[in-house]
Order: sequence, then C-alpha cells, then structure tokens
Amino acid sequence: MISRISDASKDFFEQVYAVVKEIPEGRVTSYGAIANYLGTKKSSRMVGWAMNACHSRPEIPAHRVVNRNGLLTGKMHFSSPEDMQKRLEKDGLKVVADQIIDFKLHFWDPEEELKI
DNA sequence: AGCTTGACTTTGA
DNA sequence: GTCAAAGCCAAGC
Repeated sequence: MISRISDASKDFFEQVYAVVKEIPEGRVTSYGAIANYLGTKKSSRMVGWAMNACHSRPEIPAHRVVNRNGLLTGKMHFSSPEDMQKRLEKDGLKVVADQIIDFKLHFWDPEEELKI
C-alpha cells in the first residue's frame, strides 16, 4: 500500500497558510514567529518563500505578516505596494515609512495564541 | 548537477 | 545604536 504522508507532514506552505489565516484583525506577526511555531525557526526565509506562493491562496492575509522589525518588506509583492499598507490601516494599524507603529504591541504570536 | 537569488533572523564588530 | 556577514532551505536558471 502507499504510505501517504501524515497530515502533520503536509507541505510547509499549508502550515504557514493555516497560521496566517488565524491571525486576527488588527494583529500582525513576523515570519520568524510563524517559523518558530512550526518548529523551523532557522527557516524564516521559507515562510517568506511560502508567502511568495500565497497567490494560490487569495484568503491569505499576507499583509499581516511582516519582518522582525515590523517593516513591510514584502509590500512590493502585492498587487500594489500601497495595498499592503492600506489593508493594515484598514485593520486599525498605523503604518509610517512602511513600518508598523507599536508593532510589538500589535504583535500576534501563534505560539501564545494558538498554544502549541 | 551546480550556482544564484530570496516577502528573514541572528550574531559579531 | 548601526553596519556587515553568516546561516538557513527551497525554487529558479
């Protein structure tokens, strides 16, 4: 019989998407936080790479995922660079110079909220 | 098959 | 505090 891969071993991308979709409105998180929650802290880049493929998942609020500094590093990957900031402001967040104000206050840690 | 790039993070100077 | 370099894994060429 064919040993199908376990659900827990599903694609890393799917895991990232699952976490990102759980990000509540008005909250933001970092690539590293997601990677850490998934257990691959070192592979924070993979989270970003996963987001690069988020075009396959229109329901992914990728605008709520920023780098460790709260900087909108991936804004240019959106339909329009302004779209990401506009969505964040729509969520009640303040963005200045492509950076989220009080980022740490709005930081949403999946390890804290989702409880491993 | 190997090298380069990438929506990052951490560490050292 | 900033700046530079290393580490990381995967996809693209």
